[in-house]
Amino acid sequence: MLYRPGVPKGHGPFIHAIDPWAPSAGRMRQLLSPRDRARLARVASVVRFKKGETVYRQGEAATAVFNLIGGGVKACLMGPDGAEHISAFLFAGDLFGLAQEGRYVSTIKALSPVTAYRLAVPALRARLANDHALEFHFVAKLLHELRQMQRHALLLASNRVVEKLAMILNMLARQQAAKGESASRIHLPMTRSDIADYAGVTLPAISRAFRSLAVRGIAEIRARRHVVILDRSAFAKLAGASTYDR
Amino acid sequence: MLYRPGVPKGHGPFIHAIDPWAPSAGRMRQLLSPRDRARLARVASVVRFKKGETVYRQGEAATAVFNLIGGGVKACLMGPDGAEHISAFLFAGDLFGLAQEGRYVSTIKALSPVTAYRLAVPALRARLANDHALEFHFVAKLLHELRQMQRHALLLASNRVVEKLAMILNMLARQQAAKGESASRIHLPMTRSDIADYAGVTLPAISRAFRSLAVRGIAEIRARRHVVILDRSAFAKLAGASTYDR
DNA sequence: CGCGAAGTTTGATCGCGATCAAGGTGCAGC
DNA sequence: GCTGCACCTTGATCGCGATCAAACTTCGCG
Repeated sequence: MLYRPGVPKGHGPFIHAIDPWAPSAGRMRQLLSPRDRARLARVASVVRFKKGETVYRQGEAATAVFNLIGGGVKACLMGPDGAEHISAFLFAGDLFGLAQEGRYVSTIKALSPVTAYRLAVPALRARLANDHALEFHFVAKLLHELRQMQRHALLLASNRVVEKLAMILNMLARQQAAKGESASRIHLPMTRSDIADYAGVTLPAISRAFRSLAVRGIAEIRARRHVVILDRSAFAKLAGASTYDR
Repeated sequence: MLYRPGVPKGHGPFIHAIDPWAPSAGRMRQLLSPRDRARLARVASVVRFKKGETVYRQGEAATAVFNLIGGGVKACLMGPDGAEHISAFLFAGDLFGLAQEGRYVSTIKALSPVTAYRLAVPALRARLANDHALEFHFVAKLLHELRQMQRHALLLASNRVVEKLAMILNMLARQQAAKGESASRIHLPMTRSDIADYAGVTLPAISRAFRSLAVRGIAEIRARRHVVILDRSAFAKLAGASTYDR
């Protein structure tokens, strides 16, 4: 993407099954390799945001794409009624800045102090035009995002709040395990209110779900933002095992 | 996508704001122009499926991408518990066949008799390598799909069943209006059970929601698969106006 | 055309989570 | 370290939608 202008705009349909990795094998932690990052860095500047700050707002002119270096952000979608719903949590290594007709599609707010590369769109566009491999990574990111959203949809569709919470915790656990941290000690970078919003339920419901996990001996709430999984099998059963795998 | 092999596989992050249309303007009905379709047709064969047939199953080796010519299909995602949830409805012009590590990510089933182009992956890959504009269209589709899923997430997050139903009807109305049909007469290509599944609620709940729309004079159920909107403003208020716009 | 199966409506009951509200807890900033 | 506010927990009540169950309608098919 970020192709040259003049092409028709999207309207109706869906794409549902194309796999750029098809013949390759193995895994990776970070979609953008250090080398790709270095290439990008040439057209990037480093920006910082304080906890709670807004990086950009839905509807604003999209002038840049961001690559998160440190910290976490939430992506908020404005509902029809004006209420905001959280559509994703993003962490180090994640890209954001998706736009539609020149305007950002979501609002991005910092969950913690944030450091990121800021890639101005014109420069990035030029860079990608000459670098097919880098361009590929952006497409791969898009595909990854799509799968994340499918999982989020599955999460929203499940009806028990404890299950939703377990899925979210599992997502965080995997995300943190991928960064080399313990698989059973989970740090929550967001508030209960954020979790509730992401799960599509109310704050008190999430609070009770935490309590339920604790009472049942499945997890221990060490601190507000620090959870330890005690009964991994019971936890996996709630979280639905494969849902947040890979 | 469908790039050459050898690139690393995706794992963690997200992309959230890149806009390929940025400097262009105007709208289009069909993302793939007749000319693009003609180009694709060279590497395509036409396939047909009967109502209820499965085009492919989640987890199967992804050997082809499909471009729907006529009829409708549903995309089903297998939940962790084994239950299937419908993640999308696809109609004429839509592409499907998204894969992950060589396997389809969802199951596709025909809602009605279906006609589609079948594009074998190796041929398509070769075609795209030589045709940047066509490749662009595939990326644009991906982005469109992403937005659709964001809307679906918003739909799933809303708590009133009538609202969810109104959003779905509105989606269908727009999709059909785009094909030149009346904006207030809506044809439902899927069963109540499918609608319920897509909305993340049970079948009886959807049935009651239909009744509620009828009783309130907002819509008339002419037949099981034929709804007419009577009170457009009340309907728009329920559907959340802008949610399924554009 | 009639039969069976699939799809849909309707009813009754129950429980989960929304909602409203009040009381804790802990962190940030002074 | 104190103070204040943001964040979180807990409680009580209520209603929506889940669930179970039965009747009914439509459609496909012989």
